Amino acid sequence: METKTAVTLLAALAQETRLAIFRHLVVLGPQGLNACKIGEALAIPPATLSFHLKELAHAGLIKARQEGRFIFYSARFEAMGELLAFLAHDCCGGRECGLPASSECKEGGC
Amino acid sequence: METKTAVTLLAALAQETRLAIFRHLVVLGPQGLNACKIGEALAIPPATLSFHLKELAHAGLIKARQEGRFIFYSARFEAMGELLAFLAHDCCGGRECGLPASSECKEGGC
DNA sequence: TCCATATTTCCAGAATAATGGAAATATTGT
DNA sequence: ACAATATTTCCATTATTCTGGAAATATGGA
Repeated sequence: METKTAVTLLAALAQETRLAIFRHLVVLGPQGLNACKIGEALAIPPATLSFHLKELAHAGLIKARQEGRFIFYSARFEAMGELLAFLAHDCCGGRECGLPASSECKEGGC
Repeated sequence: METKTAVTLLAALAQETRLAIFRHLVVLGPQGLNACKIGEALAIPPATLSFHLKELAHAGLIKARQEGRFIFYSARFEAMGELLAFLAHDCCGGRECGLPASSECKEGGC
């Protein structure tokens, strides 16, 4: 993963409203939830919600799928996983460090 | 971990210069590196470096230790680990999702 | 003490991000 | 086509963050 990509993902999550949205979607799994309901659940006004959903989607952390008149948003676990792997990469210079092993770490012998 | 804490950690990492500093320190392990050398290695002017080091330290991602006239900074792997666990927590609502298992996940049966 | 170097603080300008009301644009059911 | 509801865009205001020069402050060595 490029450093710039990582910064984009981290910046997308480094905001209280967006982190709340993302975590709400993470728990719901692949089915997700439509924008309106997300706004209701977290008490976010439409314009603000739209802004943050776009940010998350642009970062690739969530994806949208049209379903009738609704747009369902769901978490993209791939992006999440790649970010975790990136953050744990080369942790402690290869020594034991107590971090949850990332996929890269496992193979490298972290 | 509190959501606010997570936002603080994520915000600290969601900046190109700081992410570079942190990753530089992560590879070096517990010994770390003094501020001056960090600035040289990454070509960051003193004032800017100081600003970012303070941000990272305030978030708890790095720690400082005085050694003679130098101040050595090193990564705090505990904080990193907690953040990873927080992000992976409740991933996919407990279903298999391909995320590197966090410590919480392992016990809960993710 | 005086010097050299490390590090931080001060400060102000520049850049970027967040907010939400109002209006515009979908989309489906009737 | 019309009504009802979902969602986005427009836009201006406000808030926050980033940057780095210059000066101040620390620390140890000569």
